[in-house]
Amino acid sequence: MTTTYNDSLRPRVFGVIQRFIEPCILLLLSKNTSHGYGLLEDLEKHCGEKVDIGNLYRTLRKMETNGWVKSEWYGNKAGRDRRMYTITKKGHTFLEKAVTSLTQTDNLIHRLLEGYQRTFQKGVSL
Amino acid sequence: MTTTYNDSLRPRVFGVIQRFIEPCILLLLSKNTSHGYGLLEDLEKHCGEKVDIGNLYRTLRKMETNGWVKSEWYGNKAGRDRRMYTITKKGHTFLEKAVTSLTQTDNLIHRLLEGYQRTFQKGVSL
DNA sequence: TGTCATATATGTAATTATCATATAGCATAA
DNA sequence: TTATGCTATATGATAATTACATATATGACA
Repeated sequence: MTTTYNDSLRPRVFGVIQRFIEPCILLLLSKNTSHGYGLLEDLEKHCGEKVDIGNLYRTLRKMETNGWVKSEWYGNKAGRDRRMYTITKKGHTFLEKAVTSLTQTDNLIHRLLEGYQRTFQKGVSL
Repeated sequence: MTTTYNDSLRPRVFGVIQRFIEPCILLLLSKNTSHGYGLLEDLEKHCGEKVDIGNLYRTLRKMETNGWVKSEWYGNKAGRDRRMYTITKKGHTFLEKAVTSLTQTDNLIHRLLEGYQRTFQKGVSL
């Protein structure tokens, strides 16, 4: 027996945290050096959203090959060793560009939300 | 000979229009009935971004199977016939939910941009 | 008849996101 | 001493989205 999946009922998130994870990480790292698991906790605290831990680690390694961050192992007596990440000059440059792109996205969402308010909250005047 | 692709140089758009296309379409359709190509032009005019025409048509058909819009062919003396789309009750309900999700995304981006401003524009006070 | 603008649509590759699993160190409880 | 739980890093596989390319059709106009 096959069940037909109803796409219209699927919950839709229009701005998943994963999409913004790179600038989020770089912003956190420009304040403090940190490691994967620590960033996970900070991201969830600041963003109020669950972050996929697998992708977070993969993203960090990719960001390192991109030269945006560099990492170094740090001993941890209380548990497994930590790979600590530091933002680089290149990372700062990228963050700057990301902020420009995010500002545009912000404008787009604003226009959409304002259009919605105009149409449905205040009637269709103007 | 193989060339290594430098991922760090790839332009990154953090909020592609495609991601927000469904609510954008529904908002436009809640003002006027329209067709694919017309929506394409309106979307580009309002969003200042190129929209992938192939995906737009596919999205519209999917939105129809989801019951958010319905379509009807309209004769067009000046060219090919047009498939005109109208928003449905279900589409309005979805748009409402989308706006909630988009408001959350908006907040997330704001927190990020504000954090950036605080860290880099006004120094690290507070 | 050739090109351009409008108009709808499908094929497929590349990228991104989700879900699952593996491994390891230490603490603490059973 | 084994099991469970939390921290910590990492990979495998699949699902979903996005980007790029191509096909087709109608009418206008040169």
